[in-house]
Amino acid sequence: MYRESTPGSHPTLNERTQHLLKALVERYIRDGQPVGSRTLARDAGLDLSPATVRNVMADLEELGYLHSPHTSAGRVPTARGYRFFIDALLNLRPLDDREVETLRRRIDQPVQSSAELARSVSDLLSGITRLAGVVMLPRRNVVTLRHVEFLSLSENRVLVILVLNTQEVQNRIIQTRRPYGAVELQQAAHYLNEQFTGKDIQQVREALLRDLRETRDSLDRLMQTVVEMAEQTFETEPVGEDYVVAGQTHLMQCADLSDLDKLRQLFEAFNHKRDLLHLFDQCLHAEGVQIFIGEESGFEVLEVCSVVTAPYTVEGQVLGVLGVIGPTRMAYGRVIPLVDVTARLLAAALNEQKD
Amino acid sequence: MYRESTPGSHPTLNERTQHLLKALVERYIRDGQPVGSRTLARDAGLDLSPATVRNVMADLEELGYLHSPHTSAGRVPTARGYRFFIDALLNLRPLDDREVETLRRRIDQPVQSSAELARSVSDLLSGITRLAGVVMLPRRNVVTLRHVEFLSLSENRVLVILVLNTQEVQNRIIQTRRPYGAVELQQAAHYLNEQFTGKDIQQVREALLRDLRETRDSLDRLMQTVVEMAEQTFETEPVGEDYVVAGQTHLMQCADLSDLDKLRQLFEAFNHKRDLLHLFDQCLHAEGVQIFIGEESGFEVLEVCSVVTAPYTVEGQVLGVLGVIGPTRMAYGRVIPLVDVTARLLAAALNEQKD
DNA sequence: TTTTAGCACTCTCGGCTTTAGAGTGCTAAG
DNA sequence: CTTAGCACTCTAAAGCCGAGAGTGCTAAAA
Repeated sequence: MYRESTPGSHPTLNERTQHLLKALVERYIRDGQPVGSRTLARDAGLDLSPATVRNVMADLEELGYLHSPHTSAGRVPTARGYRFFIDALLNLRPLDDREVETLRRRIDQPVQSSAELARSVSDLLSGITRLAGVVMLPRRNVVTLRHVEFLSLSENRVLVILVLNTQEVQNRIIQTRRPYGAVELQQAAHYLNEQFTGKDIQQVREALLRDLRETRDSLDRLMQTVVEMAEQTFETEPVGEDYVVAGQTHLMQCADLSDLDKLRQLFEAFNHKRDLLHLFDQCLHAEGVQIFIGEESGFEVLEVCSVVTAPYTVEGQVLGVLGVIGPTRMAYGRVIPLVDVTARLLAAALNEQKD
Repeated sequence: MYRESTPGSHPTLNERTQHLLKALVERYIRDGQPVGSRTLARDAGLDLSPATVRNVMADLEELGYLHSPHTSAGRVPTARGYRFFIDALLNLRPLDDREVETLRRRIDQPVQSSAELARSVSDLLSGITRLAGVVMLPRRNVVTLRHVEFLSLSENRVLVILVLNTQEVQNRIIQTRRPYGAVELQQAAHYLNEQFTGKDIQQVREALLRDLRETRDSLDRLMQTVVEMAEQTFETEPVGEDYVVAGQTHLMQCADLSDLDKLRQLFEAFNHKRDLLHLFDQCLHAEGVQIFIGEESGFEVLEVCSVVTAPYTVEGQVLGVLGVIGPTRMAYGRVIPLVDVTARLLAAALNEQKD
């Protein structure tokens, strides 16, 4: 579930080497200092001398799992080192029932919109991890029309209110060719509601436009209104892709990200969204938790960051992705189960909301 | 219009002293280095020797307009110095027609909601000034009910859609005591629309609750529905106070704000909103552009920042405030007219939207 | 063959000193 | 009142030094 298949297989490391690597990564995650042989020898509890440990570390460096900032500074895991650690060595600390319950309560609180829910959940993620929390807004490939309403604003402008799925409300203003009266609009809305409530919005669109547009001239006034409204109402994909980020400021506290310029670029990436959306799209179709370590994400700005994500699904349909973004040196053992459980709880909450 | 009455009057400075102060502030704003007597003497074009300038500078320091970072480092304006500069010395560079036209085009673009408009305008402000742009969302003390719609979601949950003023759409979910059928809800909405469209929402609330609640038992089924819906629908002030910030990342580029920790606190203040809202509230009732320099704002986090704001009004009613936040050392002569004009243009855009 | 002790070596970091340069304040002369 | 001159102050950058941490290598021990 938590595992991700490793890209590029790893040579087999013997038991002891793995144990030392594990101890080193854990130690480094704990206090952020390069780990030296003496420290590691003590830490690992294997009753080895520093000299022996040094030999092992040299091997691990050779293999690309570790890196020395400089000659006399102990070692630090590379992205590859973290990857092996996560795939093969990591002890996950699953949340206990009490924690899950706390989470559930926070997520189950009544909200007005999925956007509000997303914000609240990303706040939650960032608050607990002290990293940046991200929640991609639910998007469904099947969007069901629940209700539509037209309201004349002025001469040629009509306010359209769409209720989609179960409680997603959208409104847009459309320009019409001619002014419409309140009664006309009501009738048109009524017609659409009668005919299409509960139908997939794509189908509605096709049905209306394909069948009716060509015969427009022969239609009665009501149907002409319906068609003009519908044309614009269902014109564009009504649910845009988007996400919310919370707790960016936490990233300013991590010593690992102290480079102001890098940090600025990272924040700008959060705002531009394009790149990150691309990344999250990749996670949509993954099963369970997905982790990108540093360079693995393929984005320059995320060089020193890791991204931990999980998709959330309702009835087998993937609605979106959530996760956290933080420095590569993060407490994976804690973060991974949290992201995993949060995704499940969010799914559950959305499921409940459904009915 | 641009002026703000000075808190704490200033002793009169003679012409030459003022001229030197002006030159110094302008120079400092230009290149951010403390200005020395030699530089200033050359800069001011007064044909004075550095020694003379030094004497003047010593006086200005005495009076609290300037400050020396240390013995041999030239001088820097204090908040008080900036204040006098802005109130009495500043040359405003009004936008030329071409610039205004560009702005107008950006602001007049069609939008779906006032929130979108606010975002777009704060983007605009931050983009031009390369500072953080802020737009407080329109809020009216008179909120007119335009249309209301009820939609049954499930057993005891009803989706309420409110169209307020001209095109502000709000939706909320309310819990009801008993399940309601679609027809009942339609009738209730119909009744409310018939009776109260165009009325102030406060009045609607009072009218419904005061007059009807007590006589509830004697009401027919329709009116009972109406009352239960209305009770919750109009329960809370439906328009919350809020603002949007854009271009925070620009602040990470100003050399003046290079302290990571200060910057973090500033960003957190943006998120918490409480404090800044308080500040903006003060600007709501001011006429024209208002400027807070450093400590003047009364917020620790804004110590090294200035805030330039202007309220925007439609038909004499103040709807909100917009402005920019940046380091104390900003190009006031450019920023102030921009904020001023932007506020007017936004007001104009909202005015147009009205009909 | 593997592990370990010993040792010389390397590199960083903090503190210290030095130096150049910028800018000041004061004084006395114009 | 203005200005030239000068001694003085302070910073910032550069260089130097020593302590400390950690390494790699070698040779001995297990």
